[in-house]
Amino acid sequence: MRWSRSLIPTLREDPAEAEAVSHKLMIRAGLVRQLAAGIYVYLPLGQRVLDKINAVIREEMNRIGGQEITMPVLHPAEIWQQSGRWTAIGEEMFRLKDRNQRDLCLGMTHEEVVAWLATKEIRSYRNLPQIWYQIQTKERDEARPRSGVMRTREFLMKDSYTLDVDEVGLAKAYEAHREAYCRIFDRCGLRYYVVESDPGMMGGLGSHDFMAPSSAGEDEIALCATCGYAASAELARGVPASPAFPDWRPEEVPTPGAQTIPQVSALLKVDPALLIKSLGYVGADGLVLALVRGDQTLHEKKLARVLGGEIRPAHPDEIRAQFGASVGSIGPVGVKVPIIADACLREGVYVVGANRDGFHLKGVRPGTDFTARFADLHVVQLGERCRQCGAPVTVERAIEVAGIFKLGTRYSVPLRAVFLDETGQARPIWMGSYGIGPARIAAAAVEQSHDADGIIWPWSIAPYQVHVLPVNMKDRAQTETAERLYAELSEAGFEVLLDDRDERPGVKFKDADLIGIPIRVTVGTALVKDGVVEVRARRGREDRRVPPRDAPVTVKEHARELSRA
RNA sequence: CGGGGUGUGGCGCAGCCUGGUAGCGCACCUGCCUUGGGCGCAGGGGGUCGGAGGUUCAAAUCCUCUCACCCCGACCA
Repeated sequence: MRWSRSLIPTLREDPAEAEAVSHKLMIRAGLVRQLAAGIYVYLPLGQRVLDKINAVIREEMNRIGGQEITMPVLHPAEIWQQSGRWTAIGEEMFRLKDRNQRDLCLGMTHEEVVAWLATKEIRSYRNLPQIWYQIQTKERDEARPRSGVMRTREFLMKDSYTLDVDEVGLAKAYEAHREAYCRIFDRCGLRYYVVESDPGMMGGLGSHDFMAPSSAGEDEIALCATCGYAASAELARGVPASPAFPDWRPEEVPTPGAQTIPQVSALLKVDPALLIKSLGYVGADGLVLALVRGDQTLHEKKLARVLGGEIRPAHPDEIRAQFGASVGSIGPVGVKVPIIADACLREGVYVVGANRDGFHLKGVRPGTDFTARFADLHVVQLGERCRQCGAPVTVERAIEVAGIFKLGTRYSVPLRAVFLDETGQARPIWMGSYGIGPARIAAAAVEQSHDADGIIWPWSIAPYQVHVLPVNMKDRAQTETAERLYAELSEAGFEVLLDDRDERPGVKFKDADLIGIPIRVTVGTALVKDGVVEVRARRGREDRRVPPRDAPVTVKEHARELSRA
């Protein structure tokens, strides 16, 4: 492609609205433009990156027997009503009515459509297993789109669905996807972890997320370098180190005005790890008291899982009515509500709220001075010990680039997607669903592979592979050589971008670094003076000076190295 | 949904506090010049200051409402 005829609108400055590196670079390099919050246009370069990623995905999906289909974006309400998600999902779903006032929605995902298709077309165990996939737009009315292309309201997803006769079949399909996904991310040049994740409302048989580490990520994951344990923060468990417990005897101490852990800690000159944070939550069965150590944070999802169902923080007036004290002064001693305590509180002696404003109780022993149900409630922090092997865990931010879920019969039962088994009996199909976000792969790749000057595309997903850059368009020798190289390299099968703009060299070099094509061939004064062109990798930037006729061979050598990496 | 912030030419910003009729850099157009890391000189085009209402002789500037976008949090099959 010739730059002069392309839409590659690079920007000299960072866009004001961008925060994340990938967001800034994807806009500056002319990959995308924002139409509205969380709604993006993919420009030619961005589209090529998506195409590359999708090609890798298709190959790996086809390799495990996936069959590509395309399902609609527009769905009738009925199938969502049958699965129960029409009401279970709130404002995140775009809903609309047609001219006859029929309810429709825009697909956030396609389990319902797959189950519907299965009811129509799957009759017998002989028709199973099946793997169906599509690369299709998803629409979700995200509460807060952010970080450029990372979290948008309209986005492309490769979603596949497996249909099996039983749980064993599902397990195989699930494993095949896990492996295919690893190959996809390996090929796309991403660093990633496969972590246990919370299946949420998706279905309860298990799920994993594929997380690409990046400071711009929205999620935290806990990792153990020693044994390989990896889990999303909402599931991850760690064992915090115990503080040295003093030889306290029970006493009530005045803590006037101290409402928070730092305040009480400072006032009493006591390590926060020796305080217990008492938090009132309201679940399905009413008010409960959740306890975590003062230096830790409650993970609401963990508490919700323990209690089963939705929870919310108690209002201050609910707290006062129940405990007779304000939020900052409540504690577990002598209260009538159920108490759930973080597992690390089983041992030790602590300071807790006295259920009396302005006072705390020192020397309180869980199990002796109050009884509680113990469970893992706290957010894993750096430095805790791995539950499996005892080594210290690290906590990293990461971008969720894919998720895989064992759905079981969650959708096939309500939508009556059944098959007849060998004995002629009707049984529900076992389903799995598996999603990948191509745009998130692109953003994660930029996050993980860039420098101060711009993007450094991995070979496999670069919008072009070779960038031919004639320095001076007024020099006939340079332009002719560049044209010839452009033709030869294209002929050799490379995807080549020729910067044939009549721009200053500085502009061209800056743009080349910005858009990050893996190999650059510079045709400049070195050609005139020494009869050579320079071939260099975007990463590394060492020039190999070769005569023009040898350039294709040198490019091939570079390409071999880059495609291996 | 709660909190914070920003809307001024295509992009990035100043001006607003203290009202007086809009400015800078980049980009763009023309000419000359220049050609290995975002040149130089000269000339030029382009803005109902997000929108509506109000105060005032006069509003980008003050007041009210509203919309959009960004950030933090909540939420996220």
